[in-house]
Amino acid sequence: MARTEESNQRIREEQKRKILVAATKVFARKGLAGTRMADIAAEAGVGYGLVYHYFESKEVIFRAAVERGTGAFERLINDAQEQPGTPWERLYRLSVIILDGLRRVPEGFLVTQQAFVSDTVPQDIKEEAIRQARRSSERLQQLITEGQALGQVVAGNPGELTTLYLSCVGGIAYNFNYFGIPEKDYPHPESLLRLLKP
Amino acid sequence: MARTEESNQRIREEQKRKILVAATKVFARKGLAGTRMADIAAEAGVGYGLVYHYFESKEVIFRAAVERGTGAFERLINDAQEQPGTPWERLYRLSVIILDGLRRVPEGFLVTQQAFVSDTVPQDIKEEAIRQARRSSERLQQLITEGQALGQVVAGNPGELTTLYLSCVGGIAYNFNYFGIPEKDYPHPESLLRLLKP
Amino acid sequence: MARTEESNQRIREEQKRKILVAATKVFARKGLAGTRMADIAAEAGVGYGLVYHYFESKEVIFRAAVERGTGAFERLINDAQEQPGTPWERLYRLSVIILDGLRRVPEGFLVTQQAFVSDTVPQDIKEEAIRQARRSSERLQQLITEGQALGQVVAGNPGELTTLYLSCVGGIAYNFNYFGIPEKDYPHPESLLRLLKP
Amino acid sequence: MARTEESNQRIREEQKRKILVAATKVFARKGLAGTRMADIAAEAGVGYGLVYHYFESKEVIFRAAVERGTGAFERLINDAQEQPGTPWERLYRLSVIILDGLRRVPEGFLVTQQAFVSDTVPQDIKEEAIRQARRSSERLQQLITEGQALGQVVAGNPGELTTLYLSCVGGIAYNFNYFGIPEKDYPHPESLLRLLKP
DNA sequence: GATGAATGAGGATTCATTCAT
DNA sequence: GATGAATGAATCCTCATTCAT
Repeated sequence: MARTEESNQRIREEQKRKILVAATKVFARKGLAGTRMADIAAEAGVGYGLVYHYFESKEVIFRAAVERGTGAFERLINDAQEQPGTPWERLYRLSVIILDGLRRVPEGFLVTQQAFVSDTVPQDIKEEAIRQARRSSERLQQLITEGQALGQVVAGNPGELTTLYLSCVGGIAYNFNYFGIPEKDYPHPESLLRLLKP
Repeated sequence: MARTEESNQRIREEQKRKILVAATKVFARKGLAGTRMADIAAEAGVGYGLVYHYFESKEVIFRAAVERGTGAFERLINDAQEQPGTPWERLYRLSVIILDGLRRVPEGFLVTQQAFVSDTVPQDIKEEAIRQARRSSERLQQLITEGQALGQVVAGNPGELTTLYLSCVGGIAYNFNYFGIPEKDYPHPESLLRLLKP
Repeated sequence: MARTEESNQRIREEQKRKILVAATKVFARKGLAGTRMADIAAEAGVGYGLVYHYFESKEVIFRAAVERGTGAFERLINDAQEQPGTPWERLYRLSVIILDGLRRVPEGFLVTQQAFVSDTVPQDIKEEAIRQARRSSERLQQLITEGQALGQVVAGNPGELTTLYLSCVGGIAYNFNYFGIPEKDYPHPESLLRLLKP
Repeated sequence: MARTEESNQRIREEQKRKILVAATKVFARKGLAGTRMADIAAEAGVGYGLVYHYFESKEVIFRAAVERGTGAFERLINDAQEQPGTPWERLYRLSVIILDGLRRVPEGFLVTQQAFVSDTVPQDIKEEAIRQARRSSERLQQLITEGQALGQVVAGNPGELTTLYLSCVGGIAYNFNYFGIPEKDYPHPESLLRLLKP
């Protein structure tokens, strides 16, 4: 019995995850308003009734997907922050990881964009996403400020630099997913970091 | 017998424009799927029936809005291309104009983003928008290549540089519209152009 | 002034008639529910606002069109009734006139059909049309009864014969208007009257 | 794991049929333009959303209803054609069956009429209905021609006779459904066949 | 008289969500 | 757990009708 319980538990979690991943993909492509529950179910390969076993509503899935997306990004920046090495070294490694991550599994990032892009998204989801984004932004700004202190990062308003860096990163994810820009033109960390080089 | 021949014509054009402008604003904030015809009508200050007097369907207005948006951006880049001055001077002026334009009237640009962001958007609208984007991209790349030939622009894959520049510009528009980033952190042309500086 | 008044009067009547004729045509083809005021205006070659100068509503035009249609048919049968000659002679002449009339100007008859065919039509219009139809039917039945008394018409339930005759006539109008049955197969009075021949 | 495989299949077919039958009834009374989806749903005793579960649009249901209607009529005539017996015997039996069928379940026939009566009906539905009507007409004409060859049917243009017979049949259905003609006046096969008697 | 811009009620259609199996 | 039939709120869109010119 215990084992059945446990395996049930495992199935539950697996299914929930499967649906969330599927939902993330679909939301990334169609946005909240443009996604139908049936789309998610189809992408997950289950009947659409099942989705309601695991999530109360479309909104709830969206919220979960966005949180997963922003959370992952936030963790990335936090990690960089805590790594050993000079600020520039950490910025470099961060850039490598972000550029690579956005290329390989962009869905998480893109869902977050969808959360911002449309006023259809419930205010609280938006706010939570913005809060997380701000936290990331502040961490990055710290890193940049530290770099400036050591002369490793170009002087100037660190808020502007942070904005510029994050805009660029976001824009890259965006452009590579929505246009068919060729792989060979995918930016290198060095190119991106030119924004910050003294 | 009292028609109003010419005045009718004028009314038609004025109203059509008014509705299109209103629609552009709403689409920019909510996307195609998230926008209700009633939103557009309310924004334009007319009954929603009138919207159908001037546009056959929501899709048709969206198409028109996107075309206006991409068209304006394309014209901007073409203009820069044809200006007198060294490539760098032209890149500089372009950057000033774009950054300023995106700050003051971002709607046109944002609608275009909406066209890319969601698969809800009919394929042909998307394709036309992509075509226009590519044309802009190519023009910019020419400018960059010219700059490289004169040593005014950093060496390296011009495709990558173009992508980087446009990503950054797009990301800026995005970030400033969807986050409440303070004015003081709005990037200056010089900061943006650091991406291209030798 | 008097002359202007008068000519105005004439114009009014002419226009009203023009619109009614146009409406009859359109109603005959599309029915009440399927006809748009704009269709009528277009058929009449006027702006759709003008239709409201002459008729209060779509329903009112329809009512007028139906009344004209049924009235014409009723008059036909009444006339036949009052003609000189034996019942059979009158039936013959009636058949000639009806068959010819339905072929040449079927609209009046068809609008009436439309009035019956759809429950969308306001009850009172329907009832008035039915009343007129019944009056025609009774007149015809009298003629048939008279004919039977003289042995000119086949014996049997005169109600059935009347029904049969009118069904056939209606069916003919219907078939010739909605199918493209060739002219050469258009029934002759003799063929129709076989229903009544002793 | 508990699906309901087969029972689902059964439900689907049953419901689809139920809705189609209901739709046929309503269309027969109100025509395509005059029928609201809500009417059909109410007649079928289901929520109107369900109608869309089974049919894509109002037009699609109408098409299905018309096809069923014309199909039934066509089958009737084909059957008569293939029966044993002299042409006249077959014409007689056909008349009995048709007159009886039209009285008992007129809806199928009436929907078809609706398809012809209004230009609101999509061209292709109309054309298919006309094609089927022509096929029926040709079969009947064969029967009549055979009858003429044996002297069982009155001489004369068989096309005209066919038209006359079918007009009459159609007219009867029409009159008995749209007027309140008393049962006692419903035509007998013998009366109808007088059109064809030598 | 005549026109067509403007409005909004009504009806078609979509799709989130519930629920029986 | 899983499925998909069933429901109806929300939205798109049509078109009768009003009204300024």
